[in-house]
Amino acid sequence: MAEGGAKRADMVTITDVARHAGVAVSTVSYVLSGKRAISATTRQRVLASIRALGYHPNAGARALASRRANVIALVLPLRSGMHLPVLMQFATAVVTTARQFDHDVLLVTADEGPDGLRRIAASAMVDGIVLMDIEMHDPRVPLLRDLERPSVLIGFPAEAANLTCVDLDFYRAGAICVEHLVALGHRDIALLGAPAVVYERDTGFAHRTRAGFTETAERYGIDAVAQPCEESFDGVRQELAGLLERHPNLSGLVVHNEAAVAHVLATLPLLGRQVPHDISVVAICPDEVAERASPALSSVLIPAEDVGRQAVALLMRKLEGHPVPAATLLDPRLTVRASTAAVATAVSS
Amino acid sequence: MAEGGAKRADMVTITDVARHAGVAVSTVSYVLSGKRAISATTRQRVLASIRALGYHPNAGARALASRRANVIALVLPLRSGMHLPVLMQFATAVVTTARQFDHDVLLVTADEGPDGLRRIAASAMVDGIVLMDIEMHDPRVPLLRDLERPSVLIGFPAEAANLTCVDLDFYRAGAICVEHLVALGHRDIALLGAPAVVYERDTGFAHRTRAGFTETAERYGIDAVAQPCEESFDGVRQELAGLLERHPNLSGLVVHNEAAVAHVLATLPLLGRQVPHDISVVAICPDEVAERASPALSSVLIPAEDVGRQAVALLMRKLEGHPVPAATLLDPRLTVRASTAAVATAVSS
DNA sequence: ACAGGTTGTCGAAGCGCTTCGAGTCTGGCA
DNA sequence: TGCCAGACTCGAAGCGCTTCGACAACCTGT
Repeated sequence: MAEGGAKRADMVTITDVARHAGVAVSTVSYVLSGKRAISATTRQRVLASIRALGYHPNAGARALASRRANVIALVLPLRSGMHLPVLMQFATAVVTTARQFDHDVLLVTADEGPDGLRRIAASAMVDGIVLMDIEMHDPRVPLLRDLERPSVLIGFPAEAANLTCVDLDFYRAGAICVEHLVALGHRDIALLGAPAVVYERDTGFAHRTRAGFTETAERYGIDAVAQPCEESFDGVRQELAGLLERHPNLSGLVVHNEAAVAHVLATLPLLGRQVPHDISVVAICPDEVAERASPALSSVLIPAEDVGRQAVALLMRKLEGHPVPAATLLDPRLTVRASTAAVATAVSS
Repeated sequence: MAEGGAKRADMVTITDVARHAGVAVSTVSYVLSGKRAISATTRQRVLASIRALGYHPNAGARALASRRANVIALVLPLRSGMHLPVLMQFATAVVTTARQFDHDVLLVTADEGPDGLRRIAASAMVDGIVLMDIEMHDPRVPLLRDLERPSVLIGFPAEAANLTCVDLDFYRAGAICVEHLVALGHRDIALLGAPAVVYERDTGFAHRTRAGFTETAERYGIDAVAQPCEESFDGVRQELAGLLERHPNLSGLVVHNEAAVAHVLATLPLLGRQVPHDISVVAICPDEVAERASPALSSVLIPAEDVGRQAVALLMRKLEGHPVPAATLLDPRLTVRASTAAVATAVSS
């Protein structure tokens, strides 16, 4: 300070660098962007000047001239009832990956609603958008279509045409559950799914899980029944009672219905089945639900970090104008907890 | 689209607005900024044009010309041992408050280290910085001093000269807990703190709580032991068992470890201690956690939202060149719930 | 030795906005 | 009636950067 310079403080501009290195401003720019060939000697001289002066390009000017802000928006809903730790895992993965692509991340909450999104996009503050925690009929989704910015959704809305979505591979999730149970010796298993209405409303993930479950069971040649399940306590009790009556030897249960999970665990003992001694239960649900359940549930979880990384990688490809797959499915991982065990070999094999 | 216009897509510029309203570009600018008087009729006409065209000022251009990006950085460390939900509360409060001041929030993680901060600041991408989870000897702190951007810390480093810091007054929080227990007649108490690794990192708040706890206990001349505590169920059980063995008369427990709180409550009965009959427990944690616990915990709450809001408010005042207090300590409040009671007067006294 | 490429560098024209100095037009007052 | 102080508005000069066309200075091959 007190340098007596013309401009404020220590703001070093590209002009300063050019003067210091004895080249034109445009040459410095090309050294930085690599968009034109620059001789090795000049490049070195420029780079030396940049280091010597501690130059950092002005983000605003760069954004203005290049029409690229090198910033992406991360839209977090932050509704109550969200599972925050998982959200943070996503967020961290997104930031880290974005930095690898030389982008920064603007944090946007849903408080502002769709207008917030529109503002961010229209002001050219961000080049693209990553949306998290997508609902089936998410109000933000229609907006995305007429926004001028590319976007990637983490999760699948009901109507996903023209969108890029990343999520867990529910087919594999269903399959993995079966494989786990089969490995434990279970030969008579069932899938307790979403309420019937969800299947009727062609909602991809429920169907895929069921397909993965059914087809895998078929491949192993074991008895497997899939059935929808209401979320009320009574609904669950009825389904389960009926199920056990029709399949007395049932020893493995896959539950793909977060709301019903607790009821299932509460109901089974009432029906004379201890978990995991008499019947193994594996769920497809968020970690939190699985951990909080009693006994802790073996479950298939969402690989948060992978999802975040994938989402950003896809967005970057879109930003460069490349085509990307509309749907990216990530491999589920099974975490074994206390609710599954080898089949009891009480009598015969 | 397909308008055959000269510029790309639908980018509406201030020039378009000016033309549409039949005024000069500068007039539009003044309508928007209010920095010069504009007649009501002109203002209305301009605003109408803005709405009609769907104009949003280009953030880059604005930042370049005004030297203000209207963006602040939120620096989250995202280390292990942090309690994520509370972090998110901070983050949400920061974003929401920032928006009220017409600023956006850039999410910065510590992965990049000090260089990341320097880059963000030097590129004029952000006007100011909010740092969270400050350590006693935080490597980012010295950097802040010679950065040209104002900043506010959430937490206190060991050396806080020339800095603006906001936090719960953890020393008082620790002290208040002791005072509460003492008032109930307890003479043999313990502090169950954060995991050891947190203390090793010299994280300010953990130290301050411990100091408040220890020194206050000393002042009252009572037996007090402070010890770190892991967050796993088994970790908690071990610590507690050891603690009770070494201090059989222990009747008061202060828990400053959100993640362990539930485990503590679950473990004590297993060790033959009923809460609050045999042992009183007071926690330093968010209200939510305290209320959800069983029995409901007497607790000192972390006013996460207030802290976040305060931090941004202070930063905004600094941005406007106003002086602000160097240290803002938010007074802890003790809420008495079901987990503390007067000491059992079984024998003497 | 010269047309026709490369290669490396420069100058200048913006990107969309803010801001400052310089008007123009009122109306109040002498 | 003439003058001056607001009240409004305009035009132009950048902010720091990217990018495009131009232009030297070298190569090739013939």
